[in-house]
Amino acid sequence: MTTPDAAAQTPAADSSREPAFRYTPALAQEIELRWQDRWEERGTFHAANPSGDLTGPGGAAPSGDPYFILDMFPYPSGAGLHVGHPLGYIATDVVGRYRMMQGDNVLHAMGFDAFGLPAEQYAVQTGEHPRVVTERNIEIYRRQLRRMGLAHDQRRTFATIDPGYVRWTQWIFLQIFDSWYDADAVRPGGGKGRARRIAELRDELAAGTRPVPGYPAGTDWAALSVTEQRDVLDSQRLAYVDESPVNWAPGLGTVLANEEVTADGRSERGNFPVFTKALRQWKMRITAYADRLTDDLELIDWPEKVKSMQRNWIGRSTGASVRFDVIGTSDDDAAGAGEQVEVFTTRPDTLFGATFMVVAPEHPLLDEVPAAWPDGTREAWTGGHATPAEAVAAYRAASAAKTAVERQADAGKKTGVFTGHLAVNPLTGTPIPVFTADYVLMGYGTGAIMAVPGGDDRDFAFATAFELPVIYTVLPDGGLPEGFEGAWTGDGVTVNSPAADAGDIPASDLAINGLGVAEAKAATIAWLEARGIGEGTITYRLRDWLFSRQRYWGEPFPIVWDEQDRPVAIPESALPVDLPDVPDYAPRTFDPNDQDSSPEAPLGRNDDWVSVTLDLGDGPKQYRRDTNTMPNWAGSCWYYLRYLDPSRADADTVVDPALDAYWMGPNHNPESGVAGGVDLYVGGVEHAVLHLLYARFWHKVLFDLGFVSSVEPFGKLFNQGYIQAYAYRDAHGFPVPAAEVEGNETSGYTWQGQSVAREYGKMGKSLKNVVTPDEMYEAYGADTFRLYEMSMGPLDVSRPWNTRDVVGSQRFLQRLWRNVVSEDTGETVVSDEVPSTETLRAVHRAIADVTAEMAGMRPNTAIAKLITLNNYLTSLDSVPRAAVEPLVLMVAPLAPHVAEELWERLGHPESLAREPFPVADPQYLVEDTVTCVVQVQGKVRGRLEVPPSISDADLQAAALAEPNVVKAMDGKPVRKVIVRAPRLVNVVV
RNA sequence: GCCCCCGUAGCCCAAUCGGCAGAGGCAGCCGGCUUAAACCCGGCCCAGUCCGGGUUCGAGUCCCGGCGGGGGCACCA
Repeated sequence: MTTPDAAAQTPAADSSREPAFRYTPALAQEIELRWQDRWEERGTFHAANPSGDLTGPGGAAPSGDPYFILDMFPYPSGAGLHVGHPLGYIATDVVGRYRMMQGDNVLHAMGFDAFGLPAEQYAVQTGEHPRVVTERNIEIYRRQLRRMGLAHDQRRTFATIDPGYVRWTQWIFLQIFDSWYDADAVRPGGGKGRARRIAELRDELAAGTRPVPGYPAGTDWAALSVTEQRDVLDSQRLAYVDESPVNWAPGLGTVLANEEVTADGRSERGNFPVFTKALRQWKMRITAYADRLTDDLELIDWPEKVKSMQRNWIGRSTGASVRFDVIGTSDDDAAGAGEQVEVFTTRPDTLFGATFMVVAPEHPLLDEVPAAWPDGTREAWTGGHATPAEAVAAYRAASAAKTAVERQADAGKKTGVFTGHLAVNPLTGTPIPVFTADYVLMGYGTGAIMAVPGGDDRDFAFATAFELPVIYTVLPDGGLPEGFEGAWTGDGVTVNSPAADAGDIPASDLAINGLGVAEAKAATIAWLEARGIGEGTITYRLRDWLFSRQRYWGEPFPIVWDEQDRPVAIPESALPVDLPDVPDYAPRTFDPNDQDSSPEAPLGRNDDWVSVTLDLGDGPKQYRRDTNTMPNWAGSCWYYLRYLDPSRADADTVVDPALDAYWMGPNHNPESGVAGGVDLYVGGVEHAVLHLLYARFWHKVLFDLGFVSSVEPFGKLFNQGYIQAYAYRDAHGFPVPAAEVEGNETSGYTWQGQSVAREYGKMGKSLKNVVTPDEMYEAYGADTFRLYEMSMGPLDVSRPWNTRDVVGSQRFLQRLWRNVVSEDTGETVVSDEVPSTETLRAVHRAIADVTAEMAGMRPNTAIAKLITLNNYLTSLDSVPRAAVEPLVLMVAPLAPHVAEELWERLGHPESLAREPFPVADPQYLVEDTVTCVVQVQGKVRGRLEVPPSISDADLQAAALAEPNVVKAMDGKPVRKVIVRAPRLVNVVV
C-alpha cells in the first residue's frame, strides 16, 4: 500500500513516555491473540450435542435451552474482508456470547459457500484451479475472522466444496428427484399437499387408483411401454428435465433462474443480456409449494419487508378462469366454430364490462386466423394489413424480435392488432373482437385476458388507442368523481351487470347489480361453475426453479443417462460424484447478444468421465453422465443442517433426527415457535427471494419426506444494515484516497491541498475508500473494532464508516482498563470495600438497562449504558470490586478479550464465557425520591421531589400548591387535573 | 406508476404506553496535567425534532397532505 495506513496515525504508538501498562493497541493485540489461543485450547465455545461425540467444553453434556445462531454463509472472495462485512458476524457473536452467559446452550459456527462464479472467473484469469483459489481464500477469511474473536464452535466448520458435504448436497438432490407432489395428500400437521416417494406414485398408477397424467381417463398403466411409464413418472418428479423457454445468457455461457434475472432482462451477475430460449434443462418443482411458501410466512418471525418481497415474488392471485367461445367469421366453416379460449381474471365481477379480448402473441389461437376481416372491423384495428393472417404474422414477428429490454422500455405504450377472431361474452352474448398484444404475457395465467377497459388501466389505455367501447361495471358511491377519466379500479358498487338497456332477451340470468366487489365476485364464480363456463382459480407468478448451469465450479448432478436417453439416479453408495478434471474449465461464452448460441457444459470436455460403465442392478451397462452442474444456491440450501451434525457420512438421513429435534424442532426452546427452525438468522436483505426462498423450498421437501421436524428452516430472520463509507472525488471526478482526505463537514474537504467533493456509498476498491479489519486490528485491536461497529447505530440501519470516530470506543476500553489496572504498575487496583448505595444503584440500574438492551438486540444503546456506568466509576476515588466485576461481565459479549483479561486479573481463573450474566437487584432500582413534572396547559411550570409511592391525591395537592404553578395558573379556575403519579401532573385551566 | 422504510445538535445516534427533547460517541471550545504538544482528566457549548394541517390536557411519538433520502415491485390480467 502506498498510502499511510491507519496504523501509522495511531497516537499511542509514538510516545515513549506512555505509562507501561496502558491499554494500547499493542497491549490489546497481545491480550487478544493470547485469549484466542486459550479459547481454542480449552474448547470454550464448543456447543454440546445431546448425543454423539460433540460435547461441550471438557466433555460437558448440554445444559440450558438450545439456541441456534446462524450467519449468512460467507462467500470467500479474493478481495478479502472490508470492515463492512463482519457487522452481522459481530452482532451474532455478541448475541451468542450473551445467551451463553444467560445459560443457553448456544450453537454458533461458520462454514463457507465456496462453489460459484467468482472463484471460477478468478481461476480462469490466473490459470489456477478453482479449488486452489477457493481454498486459499477460505484460509484468508478464517484468519481474519479468528482475529475478530468470534465465539464459534470450530469443530463444526466446513465448506460446500468438501467431498463430504457435496455427497449430501447430491443426496438431497436425489431425494427430490425421487419425489413427486401429491396435492391432495394430507400432511401430518394438517393442510393438504406434500411430497411423496415416486415409488408410491408408480404403485398407485399400477393399481389404477390414480389416473395416468397426460393420458386419457381410463388409460391402463400396464398397457404403457416401459419407456412410456418412465416418461410419465419422470414428468411428475420434483426435480425434472423438460424443454421449455428458459433464460439464456450467452455472455455468461449459462442458463439462469428467473430469480437471477433483473427486471430489465439482464443477468444479476455480470449484467449480460438474457434471452428466452427453449432448452432442455433441469428444473425443480418449487411451484408445487407456492401456497405453503406463502402461507407459512405467517408462522415465522421475519422482517415484514422480506415477507412481502417473497409474497410478491410468489405472486399468488385469486380469481377465476373463464372460457369464451370463439366464433369464426360469418362464412367460416364449422371446424373453427367450437374453439374456446380460456382467460384468467382476478375480477370476474367485471365480466359484463368485457368488451374485447387480448391474447399473447405466442398464443396457439393465432396459429389459425380467419381468412378475411369480419364485418365491423375498424380501420384502426388492422394495422393497415389486408388480412388477419398478414396482420397477426407481422405483429408476431415484430414481437418476437423484441428483446426483453425493448419490451420493458415499451411498457405503457400499447401496441397490438385485431386477429379477426370474435369471441362471445358468456354473460351478454355479445361478440367481442379478439386482439393480440404484447402487454399480455404467455407466461402468466393462460396467456389470454378478457379486457375490461372500465376496470383496468392497461385495458383502458388499449381501448383508447384502438377505439374500443368502455363499459363501467363498478362505480364508487355517488358515481365517478367530477372530471374523472380512465378505468375505475377502486372499490364500489356493481352496475350495468346486466345493463338496463340489454333488451328483452337477457343472455344470462346472472344479476349482480348493487353488490359490492367481493360479493359480486363470489356470485359470478358460482354462476360460472354451475354452468361449466369457468371456475374459481388461483395463479402464481412463481415459475419452477431452473436448476442446471453450464459451469465447471459446482456440484455435478448425481445422474446418468441410459441408452433410451432417460435419467437414472446414481446409487447413494456411489456418492459423491466428484468433479472431473477437464482440459479447460472456462465456460464457453459467446457474444453477449448472440441469441442463436447454445450452452455447452465444461464437464462434457472429459469424454472418459462422461462415458461410464455402471451396474445399476441389471448388469454393467454404458451410461452417459449428466454434464450440468448445480447452481451456487444448492450448497446454501441446507448448510444450516450441517452445523448440527458436521461429520455425518454414510447414513440414511442427512442429519441425526435427535439433533434436528433438539436444535431446530418446533418449540425447541421457549422462544421458538410452532414452525421451529434456526433461532436467529442474520444477514443482508439481498437474498430475500433467492437463497431464502430456495432454502425454504428444500426444507419443506425434507420435511415432507420425514428428514426434518421443523416446518420452516429459519424461525427468526434479522436483516442487518450495510456499513457504507464516504468517498471523495477531485475536480475531474476521479476518486482520491479517502484515508488521506483532510477537513470536516463545516470546513470542507481537501486532498493534497485541492478541494474534493464528498459522496456516500459502498466501500470498494474503485472508490478508494476501503478500510479492512486488518488495519483496525493493527491500529486499535479487535475489541475496539467490535465495540465501534456495535455502537455506530441500530443493527438494521445502514450507516457510514468513520475511522475518525473509532477512538471513542478505544477511550472507553482504556478507561475501563484503568478502573481495574494501574497503568503505571500493572497492579490490580480495585478496592474490596462495600460500595456505597449510590454506587450500587448505578450498577444495578446499568444491569437492568443493559440486560433489556441486549435482549432486544440493541448493542448500541447497551454500550451507551456501559459507558455511563464506567464514567461514573471513573469519578470515584477508588473502584469497588463489587461494582466493576458486573461491568466487566457485561462488557464481555462486546469486547470479550479485554473482559477476559480483566476478569482474570480480578482473580478468576476460569473464563467468563459461561459466567452468569449479572442480575439486577430490584432493591437498588427504586429511588428515594423522583422528580415530578408539573405542567400547566401542557407546559412545564414546576418540579417536585416526591416519594415514588405518593398517591394521586397527595401529588395533585402538592402540585396545585407549587408556587410557580400557582403563578402560571394566574388565578383561573382549575378545569381538570391529569395525574400520572409519581412522574407527572398536568393542570388544565 | 404502486408498495415499504427513514428524516432529532456540525456528524453518528438515544428518548418505555403519547408525559421534562438527550443516554453514548465524534468534532468544537475552556480549564487541569506537561518545558511544550499529544495522550489523559474535569467542564462547557450545541437541536425544539424536514414542512403544513389535525387529534389530544399534552405529539419527536398517533392521523392526513406535502418535501427530501433509501429500498422493493413494475404491462402479472
